[in-house]
Amino acid sequence: MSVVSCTPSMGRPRAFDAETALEKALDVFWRKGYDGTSLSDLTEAMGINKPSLYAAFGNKEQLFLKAIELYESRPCSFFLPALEKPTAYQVAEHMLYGAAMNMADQAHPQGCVVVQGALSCSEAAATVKAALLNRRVEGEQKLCARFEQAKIDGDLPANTDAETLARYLGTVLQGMAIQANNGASSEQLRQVAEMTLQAFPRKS
Amino acid sequence: MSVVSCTPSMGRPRAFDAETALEKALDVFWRKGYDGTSLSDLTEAMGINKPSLYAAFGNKEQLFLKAIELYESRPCSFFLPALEKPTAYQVAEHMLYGAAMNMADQAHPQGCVVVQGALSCSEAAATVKAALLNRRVEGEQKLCARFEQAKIDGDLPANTDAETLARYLGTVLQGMAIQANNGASSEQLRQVAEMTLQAFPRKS
DNA sequence: GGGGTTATTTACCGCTAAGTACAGATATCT
DNA sequence: AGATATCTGTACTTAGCGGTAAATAACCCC
Repeated sequence: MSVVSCTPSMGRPRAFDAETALEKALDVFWRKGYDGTSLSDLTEAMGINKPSLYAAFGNKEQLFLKAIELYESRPCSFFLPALEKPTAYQVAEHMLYGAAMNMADQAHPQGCVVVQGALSCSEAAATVKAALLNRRVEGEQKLCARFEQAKIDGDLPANTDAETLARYLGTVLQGMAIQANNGASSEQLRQVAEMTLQAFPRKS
Repeated sequence: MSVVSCTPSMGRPRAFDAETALEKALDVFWRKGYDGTSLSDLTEAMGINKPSLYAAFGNKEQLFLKAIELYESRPCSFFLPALEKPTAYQVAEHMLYGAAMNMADQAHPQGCVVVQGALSCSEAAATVKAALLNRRVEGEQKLCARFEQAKIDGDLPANTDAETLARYLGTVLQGMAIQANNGASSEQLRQVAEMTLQAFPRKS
């Protein structure tokens, strides 16, 4: 699934790669947040002019939403793949270690754009704030459903509160995003992940 | 220590209460973040005009910093008081339950302004971003020092990694701020607090 | 090569941002 | 009362915002 408009056969061809430009936009939104990013920031980083941006991506808001889609579909994304692990404990393990690795990775801005892209923001950003909030909540619901399944599978005790367990894990993951912004290293986050797993119920 | 300029004896007296106005400003910054808050938002909420704001508080940046000082000195603040508890476990307990209570309190915006006031932001907000980051890191250092003392006191095992423990707790607390923004209730956060404490080392 | 189509460039729009000059209002001090 | 000091309200400045109109350039199809 291509996140950007596909190139038509007729007319002057686009002088930039839309996917690359979107990556650049994501980087800016990630570092500065939606409110803190201006169109000048974007066009400069993307290497295009404003009319090109508007023709290719609609407007600032739609550009942001497409950048988030890209963010979540990237190969280095760790959340959804972790859900596929065979046991609840392994799901948590992969998610926490994946987050530790990813969120402090110096190859891109620290933290998580879904957490920090529009946390507290102006009314103009209400739509994107809601979109991000939705993704955070949905992620936790998927985690909850995965833990319910784990109870059926028998790799979580039957009396486990799956919702609270998912919320606990979500809390730590989101906290790790802040920690990465605070300057914590991957190794330091890995230690936090390890400690987090100590509160995790084991197969009884 | 008064956070605002003290009233002089001569000249026309101020028509508003500076402390009350600062509370209003804090509320706006808390909900909208530094970048998302305009001077119009502020003057409207504070019930004063721009020249009064500038005369009393300097500028937007200084107003923000004063609002943060007020935030941390408020009676409902839970972080510093928790450090005074007799044992490391009680420190963690009071901090986590205090956060659960406070961050989802409907009497004010959700979450924590130190976390969400300027997480990802424009270059214009670099100073306030650094100030908030500093406070988060300092809080964790105080926590770490408290846990080191606990090892001396004997209410934490001697082989405890105080730094990691403090970072783990900081991670959960900061994660709870995001959770509160996600709409989590105090009761739901309390459950997360409970689970967090299960990873906490007990007196051996 | 010409017509149709799309992208790029430059210049601009209306609006709001943060911050301030200045005149008038209201207090204290002598 | 008068002088002095401070605050308030209106109106303003400069700069940047998100977004767009219109002319020009580059491509495909016939």
